[in-house]
Amino acid sequence: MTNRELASLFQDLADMEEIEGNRWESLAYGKVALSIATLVEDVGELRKKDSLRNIEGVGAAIEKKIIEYLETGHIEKHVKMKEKYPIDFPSLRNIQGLGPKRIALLHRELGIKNVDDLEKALEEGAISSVPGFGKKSEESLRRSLEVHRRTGSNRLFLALVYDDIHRFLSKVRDNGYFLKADIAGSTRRNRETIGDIDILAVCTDNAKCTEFFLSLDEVEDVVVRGETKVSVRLSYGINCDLRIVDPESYGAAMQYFTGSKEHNIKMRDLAIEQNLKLNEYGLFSGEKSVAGKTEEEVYEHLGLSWVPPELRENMGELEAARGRSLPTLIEHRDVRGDFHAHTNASDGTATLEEMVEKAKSLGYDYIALTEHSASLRIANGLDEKRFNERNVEIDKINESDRSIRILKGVELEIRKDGTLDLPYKLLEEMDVVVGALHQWVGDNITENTNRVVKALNSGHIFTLAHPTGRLIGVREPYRLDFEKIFQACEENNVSLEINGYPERSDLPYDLVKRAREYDLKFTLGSDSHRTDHLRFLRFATSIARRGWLEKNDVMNTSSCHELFAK
DNA sequence: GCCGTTTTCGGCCCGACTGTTTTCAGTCG
Repeated sequence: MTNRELASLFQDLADMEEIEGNRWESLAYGKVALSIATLVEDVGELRKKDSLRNIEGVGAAIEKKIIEYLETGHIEKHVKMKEKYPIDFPSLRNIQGLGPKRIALLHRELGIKNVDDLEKALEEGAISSVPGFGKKSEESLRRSLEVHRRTGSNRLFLALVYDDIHRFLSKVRDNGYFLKADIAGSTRRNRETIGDIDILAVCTDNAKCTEFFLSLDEVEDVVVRGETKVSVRLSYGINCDLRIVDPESYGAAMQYFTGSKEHNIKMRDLAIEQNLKLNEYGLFSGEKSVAGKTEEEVYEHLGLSWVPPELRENMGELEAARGRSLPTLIEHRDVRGDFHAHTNASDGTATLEEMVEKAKSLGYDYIALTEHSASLRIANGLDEKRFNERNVEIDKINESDRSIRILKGVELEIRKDGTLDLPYKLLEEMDVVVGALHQWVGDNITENTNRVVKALNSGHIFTLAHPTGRLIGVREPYRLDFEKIFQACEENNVSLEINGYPERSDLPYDLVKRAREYDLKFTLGSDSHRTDHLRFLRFATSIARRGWLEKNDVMNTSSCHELFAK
């Protein structure tokens, strides 16, 4: 439960070391921050097993700091440096165009410590007076800040707290106090980001249950404490509402607290049309409750099929529920492999063997290793020669180990002019060509769209990676005409990727649903850059579900033989 | 500060783009 705080401390250290000009220290701290943020196991547990050094990037000095943190709750070096730089780096760094150096400069010149200070300085037009900043910087910061305000906020990525939440729920459930406890809210709807956690519970003695709940380790602070509702701040940096309801109302309450708001408004309208009243206590005809114990009976009583939580966005699901035509959604257990992962050959951190072992342990039938292509230099992209060598290596392993199939893949740069970054001959030898836009994407929607369509028309792309290019809270989607792109995908038999990497979550679910109108398939990819990231595939499945996809819409549900029979 | 079948020192994540500059620092991917 301390992983998040610790990761953020190390990222802070990375930023401050960078300001101090200590590039390599900064790099080392930054690396560890990322390892710890995406770690599955609790750092405290690893310490007990004396295996902190197994965390990627942790050496003697950082191990000492982790132990210091676990024992005292702080790191002396961090405290010292923070005195010099009392700045909210995490949020300011989310503003595109601001890195540690410019943040430090703004702090020194204008005393800017956080996003609010920045906003004030922008309003006063003070930024352009700082040496090194001009009118253009001021304007672009203003735009970045707007994006941040609109999409950044205080939401957390579900993928990064998913395991924490379920551990916490088990603790709540498995103590004998609660008869029932379940997650509701946006977490249950599997949204990519969540604002808080809603837990619904039934118990025999409210006071005792509440007391127990408040005594849990994860509870840091009590915000509200009432008879049936308790609101707390959890150590994961998120609020949790516990609501205690009567068993007779459980289904109605689940329905009500799962949302979304839009879905519920529509539900209530449907109830009113039938002279009924729906609220969190049940479905009522006059004073008499006619349903409420289970969600199913609430929906059924209104003449509707039960709606899977992921679909509850008032995007046509209630009409489909009434017509008994809801899709049978894809399940995570239908997924047999991953179409997007990197090794340390390009910009991943794990070796080919490590990635494959992990994929095996997850029970996959196959994994595509899709290294970046040469022109993405930052990612150590592979050229033709390196790809050829790698392909030979993969063939060799596939030959000797039949328990999993490694697919020869590439995340291929779509160049500025829409041409592809590798020769067609090499691409023909690949199993999986993931076409991607990373660089030089401008504001011109026609140019951007033509560039992608040209690449799709090449006939050499298997799937289009993270099509919108958005980074949640950081970057808006690329300006693209998606109807044209979906059309081109359909014509060229190119599938669309649903990228499960938390910041990307791309295609977004609403576009998945739109793309579903075309005759095309989807691929799910974790975009793993380390073994721990492979778990993000589950969240790609969540987006697929939110986009109404069925098993047959998704290529990952096919066997390797069906896909690549030769 | 980490890491090592190039192992205890000397490499690590480089190159394009932007905006501010007059020769380059900072950011991003």
